Amino acid sequence: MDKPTIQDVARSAQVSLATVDRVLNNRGGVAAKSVLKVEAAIARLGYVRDEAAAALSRGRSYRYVFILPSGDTGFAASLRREVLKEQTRLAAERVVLDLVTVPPFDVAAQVAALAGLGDADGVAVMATEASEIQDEVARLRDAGMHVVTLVADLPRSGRDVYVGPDNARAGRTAAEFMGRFVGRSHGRILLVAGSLAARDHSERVMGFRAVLRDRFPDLTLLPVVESFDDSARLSALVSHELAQGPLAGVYVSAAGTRGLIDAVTDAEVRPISIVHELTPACRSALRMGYLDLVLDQNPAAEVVQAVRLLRDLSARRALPPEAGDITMNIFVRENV
Amino acid sequence: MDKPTIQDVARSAQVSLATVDRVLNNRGGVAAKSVLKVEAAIARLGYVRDEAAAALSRGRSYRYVFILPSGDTGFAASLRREVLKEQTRLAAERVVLDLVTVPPFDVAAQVAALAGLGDADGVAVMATEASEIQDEVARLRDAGMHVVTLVADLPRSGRDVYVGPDNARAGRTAAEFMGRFVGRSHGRILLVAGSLAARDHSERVMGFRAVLRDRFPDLTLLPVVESFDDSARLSALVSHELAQGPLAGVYVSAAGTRGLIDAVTDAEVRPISIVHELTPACRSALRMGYLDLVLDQNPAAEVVQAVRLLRDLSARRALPPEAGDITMNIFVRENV
DNA sequence: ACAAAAATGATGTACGACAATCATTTTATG
DNA sequence: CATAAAATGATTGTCGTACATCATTTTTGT
Repeated sequence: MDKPTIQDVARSAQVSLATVDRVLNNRGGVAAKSVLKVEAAIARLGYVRDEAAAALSRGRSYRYVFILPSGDTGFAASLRREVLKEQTRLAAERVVLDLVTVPPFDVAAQVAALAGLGDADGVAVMATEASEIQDEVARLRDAGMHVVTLVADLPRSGRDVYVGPDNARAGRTAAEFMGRFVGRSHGRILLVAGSLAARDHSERVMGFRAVLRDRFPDLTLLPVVESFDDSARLSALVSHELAQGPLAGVYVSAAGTRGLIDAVTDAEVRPISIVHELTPACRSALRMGYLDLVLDQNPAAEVVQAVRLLRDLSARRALPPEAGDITMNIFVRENV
Repeated sequence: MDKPTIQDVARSAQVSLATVDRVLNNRGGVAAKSVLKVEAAIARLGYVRDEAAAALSRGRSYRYVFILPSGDTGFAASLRREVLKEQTRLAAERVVLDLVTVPPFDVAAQVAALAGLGDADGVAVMATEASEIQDEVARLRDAGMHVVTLVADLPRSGRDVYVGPDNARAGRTAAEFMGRFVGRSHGRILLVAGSLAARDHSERVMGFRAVLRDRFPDLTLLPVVESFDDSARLSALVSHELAQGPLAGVYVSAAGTRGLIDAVTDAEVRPISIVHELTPACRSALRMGYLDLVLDQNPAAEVVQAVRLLRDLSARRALPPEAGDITMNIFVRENV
């Protein structure tokens, strides 16, 4: 009972091998009734294309470009590391990953990177939500390029799919833990966003605020401030607020363990501290009790999933439902 | 700059194609210096075997057997569902998954299933930790079978690798959340295990107890009781304890949403409730506020990883470090 | 009914590794 | 040095699909 091949399909459908091939790779020029015959035979025999043989025969290799922000620290760095890891893993499978780094928030550079893709088969891009970038992505898509948005979505760009966490949900989750960890019914909560212009951050802020309002109305959310991913600035912001009075909690919707710890260590009552992205510094801070909870979006999973979806797109396969949704990992002291 | 093939390696190493093949598939009968020449050439050219071509040429398909407990509810069921999903996904890649179900806790049946594997290339087994089973696994390994333990380990069996969560860590995590959610410093905590004879459950119990003792010493852990995965029994246990006085928290180290909810709904003060495995019932219980936290070990990831490792084993590839470690997902009301 | 267009069949090559055979050369052994 | 043993080379067919070409048949439009 061997696996059926296209030969078997052709015989069973009573058409030639060439016709089966035309149907399978929809090259067109096949009568409707022949298509039906072939499809019936495929269903009847349970034929599935042998991917190994197909890949070999195509001979071609696929090149996917990852456009990621530069910066040798934190989340972007670990994303890049994961891309490099996948790169070696995929060498045996005819997939080449190219990594292009651009300065963060530099719209012109991001557009340039998108414009210079060359003959790539697809691109995964972590970009800021600027209209120039959305336009460039839309242009690429029109030209037949497959585009995956990574970490932060570009909803109006017509990208094929978004791979990343549900940021509103992340913010809501942070708020729930904040409310429960604080315990006492009253207190001031400080929310520091990376930049409110970035969609992912603003979504987190909105989610956090909504849950705090609905479920923990006695906690006072202070006006949201922005750190711009600057550790010193973050530290200053927190210190400044601590000087006004005790804080029940601090939620940093971006990376920024270091600055937070600096500001918090000499508070007489340490606020409940929740941050994003599990860096090594985060790990030890959790263990030592300087941090209470870390939401981590699992860069490895994001890269793997992005590549997987790009390959699905290249093969004109239907994308699985909820394809790009990345579940956030939650870390506390006992499970780092 | 095409990818190098064995032809290129042979030329570069100044040996014949046949010799390269002998080295690559270590068939033996090659002089040491030739091996070195070939290995040098491989390193020099950066040759990596084309998996597609190799798979096609070998022509052989791999058959892996999953031995899982029966029962049409809860965790085992979703594990089985994931196996079926993978089965269809892998049809195109020359991998066949066979699913064998055995009554839970039935040692004889599990041994029989292990003994009846036939010509399988590997097996993933979720088994109870009985010495007969460990012996049978050891015997299989001696006979050259690849064995992955799933969800619960069989440490003395010599299995190739364990795929599943760190259960002690899960218990510790549960305790941390319990302590923080309870908030008040005093209170009684009930721990219901599925069965203390099962290693995964007893590890969770130990982890939970340790963290409660060390970090939340004012919470009183009642004597551990066992539910044997029986919803009615669980409900009775909890009700009985509630009759003695209010409970600050209940941790069910097994599945068992339903029984817990039944017992808890009419308590005047609802205890903090933490359970395992995100079933649909769990989902809605979380949303409605009947449950506070769910630890989920992500059956999909477990199945995918088990298959991946079995394939690595078949291909004599080195297993990646921390290969079998599955991170537990943590769900609360706002992120289900 | 006839030409033009569309559909189909027949056939061959390529992809890269695997696997097996047989011939030949090199090395080890007494 | 002769001979056996070990190592190597040369060659060929195979896996299942993709893709291209050319001949032939069927359908369509007028």
